[in-house]
Amino acid sequence: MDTDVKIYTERAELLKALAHPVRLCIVRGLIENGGCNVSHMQSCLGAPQSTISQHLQKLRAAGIISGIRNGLEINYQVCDQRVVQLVHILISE
Amino acid sequence: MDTDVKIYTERAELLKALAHPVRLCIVRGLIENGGCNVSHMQSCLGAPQSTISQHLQKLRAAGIISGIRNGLEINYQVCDQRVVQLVHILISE
DNA sequence: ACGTAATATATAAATATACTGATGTTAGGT
DNA sequence: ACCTAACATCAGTATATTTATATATTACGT
Repeated sequence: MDTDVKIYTERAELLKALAHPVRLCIVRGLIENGGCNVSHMQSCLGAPQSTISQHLQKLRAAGIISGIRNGLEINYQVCDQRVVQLVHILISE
Repeated sequence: MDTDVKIYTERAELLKALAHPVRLCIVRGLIENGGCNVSHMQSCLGAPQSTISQHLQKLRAAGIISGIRNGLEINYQVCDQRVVQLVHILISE
């Protein structure tokens, strides 16, 4: 089927967006804490600001997270429930 | 924590192995049918044999599938139950 | 309006992935 | 032993990802 190809491509895109240690860590952190700003992630992950920001952009582009501006900060949270489920399966302890 | 980095890296590797339309299709097919050989995948997916074989190798390397030789054919099946769960969440209809 | 904090974007270099076509390997049939 | 089918691997090229550095944007305080 042709529609199937689209589905597999879409879902693969979603997985690709998650398939990086830093992004997985970010998403997991957001799920656990219910939200977090970039500066905090930065100090947790020990990566330069632009690197984090670029990962956040990928997650945003994939529709996994969304950010709400609060003054200078932007508060991110996970907005795709499938991803919440996926991460629970992946990281269960 | 340092062990966390390892976990995120490992899980990201697993996701990366799944994060390709052809591989996702292969895995889904294996779950649905309980197993399949390469020739069949080839005709289903319309990709050259070596391409399929290389995708299978990635899935094998990630511990997602394993193959049992049966004469000329090799019968593959999914051997990671987490992956079964992941695919169910991803493709539910 | 100016300075600064928080975040985003651009660009370029390094690295990893994917695909193709050709060649190897393994097992079965004659 | 030879041929062929099913699958694996190699080598090269094209494409995509990741990362770092530098620069831009946005919003707040003064």
